[in-house]
Amino acid sequence: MAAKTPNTLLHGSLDALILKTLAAGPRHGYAIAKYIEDASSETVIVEEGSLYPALYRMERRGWLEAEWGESELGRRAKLYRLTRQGRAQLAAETAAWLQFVAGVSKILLAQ
Amino acid sequence: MAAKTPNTLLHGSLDALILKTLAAGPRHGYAIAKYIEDASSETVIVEEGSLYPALYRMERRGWLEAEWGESELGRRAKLYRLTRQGRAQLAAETAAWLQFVAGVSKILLAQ
DNA sequence: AACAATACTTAGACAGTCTTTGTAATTGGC
DNA sequence: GCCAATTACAAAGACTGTCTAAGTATTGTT
Repeated sequence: MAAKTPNTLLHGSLDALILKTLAAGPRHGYAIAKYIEDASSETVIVEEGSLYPALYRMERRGWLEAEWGESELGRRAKLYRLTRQGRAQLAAETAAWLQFVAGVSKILLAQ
Repeated sequence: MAAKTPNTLLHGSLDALILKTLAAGPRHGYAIAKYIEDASSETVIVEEGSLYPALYRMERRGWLEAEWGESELGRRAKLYRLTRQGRAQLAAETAAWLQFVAGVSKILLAQ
């Protein structure tokens, strides 16, 4: 509902963002996307066509577990929770992300 | 020669890195890759299969211009230079990158 | 009644990186 | 003198992951 930028930058960062969002407690998909958009000041927009495939992928890899429940508004919603593996993955991806950003910064911000 | 990480994070950042590298003056492809690896302390590795397609793409888009010349070692090499459009693109991509990183940081570094 | 928002699903398009293989000349080590 | 590594480019095809688009269904708002 906000960004027009073809967010090719998101590639590879989305998983970490989802994992981090779930580190605070279980949430359903829609809420995860809203949280990321909100918390990033609408800088990072998560399209549904990116979000759900990402959730399935991560569940398949054992980083998340899902179960049907209810949203805050009382609607049917699939709640995702972080597994122990997911927590480890979050740590690894955060470290990799920070390192990568540091490396790119050295170049882009030079001079 | 260094990274084992399947750098999916590079997606979308490579163009900016190349543009920035060329902002300091013309260089040939191989030297661009080496510079990026060096200057990022081997954090960012640019595979040849990513580098050359990126250069062709950017040339096609008018951000770069190429001409055959010689490398520092006296070998045949294709020298790339930034166009005016390329300079504008660098500014735009750098701004977008900084904004994106700020947004992701707000989430990943929270608490 | 119509529309926006909530919530999920899936197919297919698309973009960009990586793997692999190839060419060719030069340099360095043993 | 020979073989491996380095320099330098090229290109096909695989792969991954995001986006577009369309659909289902319910609830809240005007």
